Amino acid sequence: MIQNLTEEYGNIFEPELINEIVQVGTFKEVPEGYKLIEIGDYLRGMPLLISGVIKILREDEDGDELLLYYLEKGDTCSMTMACCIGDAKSEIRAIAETDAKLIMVPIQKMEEWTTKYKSWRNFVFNSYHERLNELLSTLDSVAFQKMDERLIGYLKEKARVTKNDIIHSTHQDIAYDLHSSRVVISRLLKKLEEMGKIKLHRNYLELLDL
Amino acid sequence: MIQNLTEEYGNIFEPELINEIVQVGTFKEVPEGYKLIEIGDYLRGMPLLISGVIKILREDEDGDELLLYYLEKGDTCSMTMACCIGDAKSEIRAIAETDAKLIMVPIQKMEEWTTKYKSWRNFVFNSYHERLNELLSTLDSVAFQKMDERLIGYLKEKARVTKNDIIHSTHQDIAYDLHSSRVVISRLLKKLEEMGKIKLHRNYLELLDL
DNA sequence: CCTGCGCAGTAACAATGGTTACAGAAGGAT
DNA sequence: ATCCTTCTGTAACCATTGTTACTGCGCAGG
Repeated sequence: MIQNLTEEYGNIFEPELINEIVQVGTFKEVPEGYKLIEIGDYLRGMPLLISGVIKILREDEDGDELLLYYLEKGDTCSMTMACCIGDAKSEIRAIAETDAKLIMVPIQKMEEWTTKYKSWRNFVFNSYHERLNELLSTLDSVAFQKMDERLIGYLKEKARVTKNDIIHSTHQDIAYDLHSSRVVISRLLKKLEEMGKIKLHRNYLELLDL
Repeated sequence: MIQNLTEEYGNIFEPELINEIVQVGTFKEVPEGYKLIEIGDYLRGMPLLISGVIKILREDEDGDELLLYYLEKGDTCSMTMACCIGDAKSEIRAIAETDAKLIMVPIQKMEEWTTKYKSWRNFVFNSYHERLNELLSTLDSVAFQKMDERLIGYLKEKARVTKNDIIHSTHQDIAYDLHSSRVVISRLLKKLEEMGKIKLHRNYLELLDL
């Protein structure tokens, strides 16, 4: 844990802070597809991502869901706190998009560390900035774009975070993330294939020229 | 300015911080409909709202817009900072929904004060929490609700912040805020009137039983 | 008083996306 | 091989929302 932390965060956190994190943090290694944060764990921690990609989803009371954004290494998710403080009528889910390593930090340390460590303060502020901006992009795409544009954006972003132009998702998976339906996604993907932008296969697809 | 500040913020900020704010802040009194934040002003300040209501809108490159949320007294908008730091392909607009009083604080003080004053730190963190939650609600409504539900939510929220069941908006105004079209809004409002939930008039409408 | 403009009502139509239903292909398990 | 499940393709249809076009009303300014 210590070497992982130092590698990823050594240049931004003071050594004493690194030490404190090692004291109270829990190291977790999670496989792809792992549902990271249970409602129970929720209030207890703030994740510091060491490697891999975590996707953060919004879920409403009917089980409808929508991809908010991906967390990559070096990211944290201040939102996990923001949400549980607010009303709990709808929820956030976090799922490992790839195998991932992370450290959970108990939320009680937040206030202490923001007082004590400038680097932590900046880190948390930056995290908020980034999450806000990502939320705004997501909102833009839902509010202003049509499904075909959203789909293209989704495929590009997914290829970017996984560093792979082969996307291992079924049409149904994509439909869930975009809060659409399987038939609609199949229809649009077919069009993209006809335009030569992608190549479809069973259980995965290839980006060619997006 | 000092008495306004003390009334609204005296119980949460230390006296020394209040003093500092008085030194560097600019007091502004703006009328309803005033476009608060120009792109030029943008980077320079963070608003502390003393009284009144400010609405915050998202705008994309084509001029489409969408109401994000309202700021009320005691609120600030950490997002104004978050946005200008990010890519500027789309923008935030802020318009006075009612007459409002506020203090603009230069953004350069942010870092200094977050180090120096615990109350300021907490204030800014709380603001982030609130904005994140409001953004999530907005996203929920855009992603998961149909236009009729969104319209009802909009009318209720607007009545709440203005403390008035008479809403002085044209159908076109409402359409802009919800990123819809005038005809669609007229249609839905008519239905609400037929259901006895509202009463329509020229240039304004009355909430009866929403 | 008349005129013009902004606002609201309405109809007809288009486009987008969601739903249902069914068929067939791929691949794994036995 | 056979069976079964999952995934994909496709058609037909529906609901919601957006668009265009035209009407008439009310109010302000000349």
